[in-house]
Amino acid sequence: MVCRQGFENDPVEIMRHSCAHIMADAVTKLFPEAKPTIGPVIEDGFFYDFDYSKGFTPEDLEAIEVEMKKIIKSNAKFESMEMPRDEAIKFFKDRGDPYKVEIIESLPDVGTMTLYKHGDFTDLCKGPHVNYTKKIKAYKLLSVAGAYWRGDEKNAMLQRIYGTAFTTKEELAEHLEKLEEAKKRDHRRIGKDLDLFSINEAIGGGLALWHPKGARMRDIIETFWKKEHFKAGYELLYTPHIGKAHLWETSGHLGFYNENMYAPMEIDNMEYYLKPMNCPFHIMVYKAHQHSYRELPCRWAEMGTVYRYERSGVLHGLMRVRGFTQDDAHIICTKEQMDDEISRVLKFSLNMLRSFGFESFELFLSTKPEEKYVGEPEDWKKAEEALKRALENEGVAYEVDEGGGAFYGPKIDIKIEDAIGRKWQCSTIQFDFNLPERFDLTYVGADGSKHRPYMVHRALLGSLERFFGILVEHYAGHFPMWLAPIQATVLSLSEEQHEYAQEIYQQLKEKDYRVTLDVRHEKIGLKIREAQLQKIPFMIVLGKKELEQKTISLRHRNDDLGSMSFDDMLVLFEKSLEQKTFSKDSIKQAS
RNA sequence: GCCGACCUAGCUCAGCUGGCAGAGCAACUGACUUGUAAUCAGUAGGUCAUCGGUUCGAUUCCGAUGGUCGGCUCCA
Repeated sequence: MVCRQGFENDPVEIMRHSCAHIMADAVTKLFPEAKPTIGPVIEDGFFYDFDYSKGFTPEDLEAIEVEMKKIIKSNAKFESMEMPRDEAIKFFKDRGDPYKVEIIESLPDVGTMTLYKHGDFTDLCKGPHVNYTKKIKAYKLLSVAGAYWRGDEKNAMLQRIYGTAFTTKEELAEHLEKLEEAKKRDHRRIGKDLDLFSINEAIGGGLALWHPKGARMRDIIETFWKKEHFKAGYELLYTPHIGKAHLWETSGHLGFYNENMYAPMEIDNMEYYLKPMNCPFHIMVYKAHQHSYRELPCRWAEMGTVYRYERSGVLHGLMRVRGFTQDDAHIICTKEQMDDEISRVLKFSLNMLRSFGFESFELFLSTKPEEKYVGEPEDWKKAEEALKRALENEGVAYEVDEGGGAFYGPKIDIKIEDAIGRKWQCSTIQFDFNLPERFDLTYVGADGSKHRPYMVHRALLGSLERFFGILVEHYAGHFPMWLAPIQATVLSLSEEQHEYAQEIYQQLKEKDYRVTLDVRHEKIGLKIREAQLQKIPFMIVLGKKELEQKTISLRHRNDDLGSMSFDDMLVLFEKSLEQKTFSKDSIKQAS
């Protein structure tokens, strides 16, 4: 078994790893043709890959679980043993385990190999393990999936069984509940329930339709985004969706991004491509005239809709689509301005994300690849230092991904953590040493000669579609008032209050609240239930009493706030609008 | 794209080994004038994803195609 590095000290991971061995034991007992390959520990569990052409069914998983139970009950001892390399190869060859042989052969020859044995099952593994199988108290097999041998699609497709294990039954139950919770929050489910968006196969996979309520939310997001960008010194651009082949040749996309681009269309004997990125267009705006150093920096932003060919199997709701809108921007600046610009953009990114209710982040700095890169190493170094300084000035923790940058420049990526602890990559701030060169971007410096500007490419929300999906899952559809497509609904008890309800509704409309009116001849319980299911933050209930006293009765999600004056309600609304974040607890309660 | 599972009414799902297609909710119609999560009754709604095969007969069995879902690879 190839082990994950660095888990040697974590008792839970050791236990999960042992559980993977027990599973492999059970599988090979029940399905002798299945050849074990590798089975590492992963976040929240483990998997083990088998070469087994028939594939495992859900019933097989149950049978494997039962067999595992027997093995655990037998309380076999985990024992390690050293074996000379040749002998180990022979051992696995004799057993008919070609994958283990391949693993050993791919490992550096240090003379001996470590094997672990429990009962009559022996596996290549450097350990460590729990001492007895009975130490495994709470486990569950979750799913089967195909996976390529060594993660390479040119290799054979193996059968991967995912499982999880915890120290106690309670922890396992909690984890399974969390998986259920994630299912409940699925933006595809909520998107349908709340009528926010759809993806229609008649149109095509990965091409989203924004329904009125989803579109309203998108408009709120875009409007806020634009306002913040103007405040931060950006200008807006609008650029076309297609461009000539020559443009994409110059940018290099036809060379290195071709497989993600849609086939060209021919117009007047000229090939045009649908844009997979906005950069060349922004560059052409720059090249529309000459620039003095006095005009820099240019900060140009665009909600740019791009189209990328994604393989059918990877499409996923709004999270992974074929047509999406990037909240893109390009900063073109002088060497001297670079430091300040990077600091500003990082600060701006974090604030933007905070505005949408995200409070914890993971930041990554990716540096120059060893071999494939463009530009001068010296420029790379300066850029990396600028990124690093910005991160340090911001006082945020970050990880360095040495050599993980794109070939055209180093970058900072920001991941956000959602209400149930999942991480999503949104913002990316990337230097580009490639395009300014390819398009020969220049500015005239104080010395009267031409200089090459720096270019930084950045997206904060990433893709609007994806970010919207993340918001849906983060809030589980219980959007804070400023984002909610419908903020309040006016509910009448009987026909007597229709006029009054109409009046309240109109007044709120005039104050720009997003409000609906429900004067159907239905019971109040039904109206409340429907508003509740639509996750409308406020319900304004009007009956005989309210009409007589000229008050309203307010319900906020699950809480009956009692009766109050219209003006008091407005104060409450104002306060609610300011609250752009939900504390984690209130989100959990809400869902 | 690859591996596997799935596709039945607008939605969620029943339909055992082949014999005229079902429920709940939603929709529509009518009655009920209603106080904080579902009032009652009735009506309508389906080429069982598509195409082909096996069969006296296919929603059911087999094959192909399309799509969805879970993964892999990739990624905003």
